[in-house]
Amino acid sequence: MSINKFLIIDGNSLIHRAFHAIPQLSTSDGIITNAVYGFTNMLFKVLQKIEPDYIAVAFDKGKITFRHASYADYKAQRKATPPELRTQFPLLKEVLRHMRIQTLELENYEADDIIGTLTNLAESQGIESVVLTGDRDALQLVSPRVRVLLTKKGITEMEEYDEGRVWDRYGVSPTQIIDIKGLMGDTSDNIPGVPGIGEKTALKLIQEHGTLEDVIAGMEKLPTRWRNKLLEHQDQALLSKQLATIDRQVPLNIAVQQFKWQGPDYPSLLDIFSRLEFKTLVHSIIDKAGGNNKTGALPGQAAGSQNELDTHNVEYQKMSTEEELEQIRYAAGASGVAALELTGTREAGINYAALSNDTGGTIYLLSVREQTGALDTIADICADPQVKKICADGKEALWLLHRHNRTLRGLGFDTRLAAYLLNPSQSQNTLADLALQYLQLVLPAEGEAAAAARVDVLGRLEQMLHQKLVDTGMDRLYYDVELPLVSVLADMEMEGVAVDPQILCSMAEETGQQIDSLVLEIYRLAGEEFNINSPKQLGDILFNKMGLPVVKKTKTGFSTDASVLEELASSHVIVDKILAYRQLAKLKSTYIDGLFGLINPTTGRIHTTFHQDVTATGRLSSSNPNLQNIPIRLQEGRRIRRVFIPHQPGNLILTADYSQIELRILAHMSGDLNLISAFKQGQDIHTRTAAEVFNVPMEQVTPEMRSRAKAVNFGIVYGISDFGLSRDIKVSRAEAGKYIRSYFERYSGVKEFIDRKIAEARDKGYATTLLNRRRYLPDISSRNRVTRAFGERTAINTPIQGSAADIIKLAMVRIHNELKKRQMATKMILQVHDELIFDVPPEELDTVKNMVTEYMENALQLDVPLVVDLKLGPNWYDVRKV
DNA sequence: GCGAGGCC
DNA sequence: GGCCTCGC
Repeated sequence: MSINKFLIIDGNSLIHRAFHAIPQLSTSDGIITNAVYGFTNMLFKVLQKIEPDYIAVAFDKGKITFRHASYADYKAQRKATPPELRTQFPLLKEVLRHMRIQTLELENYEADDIIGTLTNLAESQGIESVVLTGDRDALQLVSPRVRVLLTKKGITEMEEYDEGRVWDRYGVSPTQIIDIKGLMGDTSDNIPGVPGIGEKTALKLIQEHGTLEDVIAGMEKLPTRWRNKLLEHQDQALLSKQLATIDRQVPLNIAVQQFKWQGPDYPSLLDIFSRLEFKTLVHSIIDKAGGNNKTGALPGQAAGSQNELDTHNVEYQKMSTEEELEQIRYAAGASGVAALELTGTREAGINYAALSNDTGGTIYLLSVREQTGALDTIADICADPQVKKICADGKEALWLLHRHNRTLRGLGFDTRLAAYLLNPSQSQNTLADLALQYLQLVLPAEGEAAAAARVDVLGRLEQMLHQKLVDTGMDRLYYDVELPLVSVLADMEMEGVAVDPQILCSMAEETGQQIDSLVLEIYRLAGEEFNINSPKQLGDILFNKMGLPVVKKTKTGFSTDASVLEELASSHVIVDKILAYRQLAKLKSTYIDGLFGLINPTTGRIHTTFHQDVTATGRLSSSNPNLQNIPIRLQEGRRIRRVFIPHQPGNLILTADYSQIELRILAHMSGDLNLISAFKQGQDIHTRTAAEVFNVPMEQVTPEMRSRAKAVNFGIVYGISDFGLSRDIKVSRAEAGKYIRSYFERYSGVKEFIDRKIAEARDKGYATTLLNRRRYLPDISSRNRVTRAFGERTAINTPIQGSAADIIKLAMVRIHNELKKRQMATKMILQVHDELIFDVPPEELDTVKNMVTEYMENALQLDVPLVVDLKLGPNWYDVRKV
């Protein structure tokens, strides 16, 4: 017989997660239901995964708990629960009542403590507990009989912690988690800990000594810097530990048996789900329970099969014989379309492939690992441009196929990208998220059933999202730009960028030595050793110990950012050393060590990931590593560019960047005659602006004037404020205001453009770009002045920044096509917002220079010319204008 | 999660 | 204005 399982849920933690994970959802008469909906879906998901025998949901009760008795400031920084969430608590409790799930709350205690007590109770009776929460503190409860399920980003994913997982993640036992917290504190709960000791030190001390008490007892032997801090704050540390400790002896006077789960009360559950307009949940109950399931058992459970109440499960046909594989090929060819889902990893390759040629039609499933011929079948369909593929993530499919040396042609729809265009501010566009958002369906987590369900959802989403793209006027942008860009980016990622590891190593050594000597010098000047990387410790040294004047504060303490340090540079020699240290530390950790660690051992190159659905404006982003922020401004950092080299000896690095693309777009969109004439005449735009703003002939513009005008130009593009400009060019706000007024006098078309864009965004609720890309701006109608001002700046910046993104994306697609068509060896390897970077064999150089210039400059016809500057060299550092 | 700092 | 990474 299997061991009984007790599912214990942290109601507060989970409802908060759900509230933030699901942006907006309400009934037709305006009752907000997003958190309840998210919670219910999470609950169903876990019910399926765990199949518990007992269930309880614990809630906090009251604002004051026993912890406040010993520490009045406990959780003092917590924000009040927003009203839109507060109203959902009663609704949730009602849902739980109809689910016949017991809830628990107790005056003076937090949900955590109730949970801890329940796990104790369960343990004493040999019952296994599973705690579901979003709060890492619960990890202290983990034991052989207690597992913790932590919610991850979104609501569809969770991470399970048993003892081994806690050790792997933290290097300590579950009970030691509270000792760690005693030392380092927790800002979110306002638990102080020991000032100057962070997670690193705390982990080290606890790993070496065992408990906080042991650390304090053995204090004498510790290095001075820690001993002093501990000595001073030992009481606070012990108190912090006490605060962080979950009370597992709450006087509850209950028995586990009270929480025995009998399954939901379907009729009343049906009733509340329809009241809350959870349509698919209603349907799934009617479908699966048949409406006459009065026993309360979950559908199918009595027969011993899986509980299918929550998840979207579909029929599918597993194909294994040669005839069946042939049938799949035939069906794909005949229909010319395939919703396609590949599961697996980039490392191990494809595991399952599922596809369907007709929404709602047969779903075929292939096990690529088990079946000979399956991979060829699926890869041939993928390679056939005549079969339009519908994918959840086309670029990932390309990577999976790449692992088998195959490819995908004819990507006809990518749900991730469609959802991104429909709302680029939405952070999650996985198929699971979209299924929930657009179809109110929960997808199974893994396995064959998941692949099949995903294919079913793909087809339905394609129809729905396609229509929305047409309705919003973004179908051209989608089909002509974003979708073709998928394989362009995949090619760039796969091609990678070659680096010279030798140069990287020698830079590591050199920089390391410079850092070491700066560190010694800083310690000497400070009179003690401390962690310079910790703004908290640094602030303590500079402002408390050394008494430097406080310039600026952050939410958590003294500000020590570069602008502050530059202001303090004259006060003490240590400040310059710290600035130099910061610069080198950044260089080494991010750009030298960081890049080194990301060299692919197989290819010897660096393969970044380009994200096509991240930014709110339409730009791309890059990560692992971010190759869009390689230093250039300062000489010391710029040298890192020497490590980026061509793919073959003799090849060259060619960079092509748009000159002033954002200001040119501003000229075009605003129609400002002054600005247009400057670009038409090919003038230096900042000099011209200076001449206008300072009312002097262009020949009399000084470097100082030009640099201020340049800041004004930047400011305009960002949606200027006198405050922002005064900070950037270090003049008074009044002075900055004068520049802005004078600018608007000379460039009245720009002023009109700004006013027009703000009005338009307020009117429609969104801003648009030249290719009709859309970004919703709810902030622009806020009653809060600061929030609204932010919305207004966004309304100006988004059309400009986003149109620049439109243009370079168009150019990328065309250049890539042309390179392929002509079967050239030149590779486009990077994009840095207004710049494209190529690896070029010398014999193709002339062709490529012309082609790139041509396509970039003519990507879109504007009222001003688009101008591209080309640079060429043996690496990314030594490029010179051509 | 925050502060800091790199890019366009 | 828009990002990503590092270290705390």
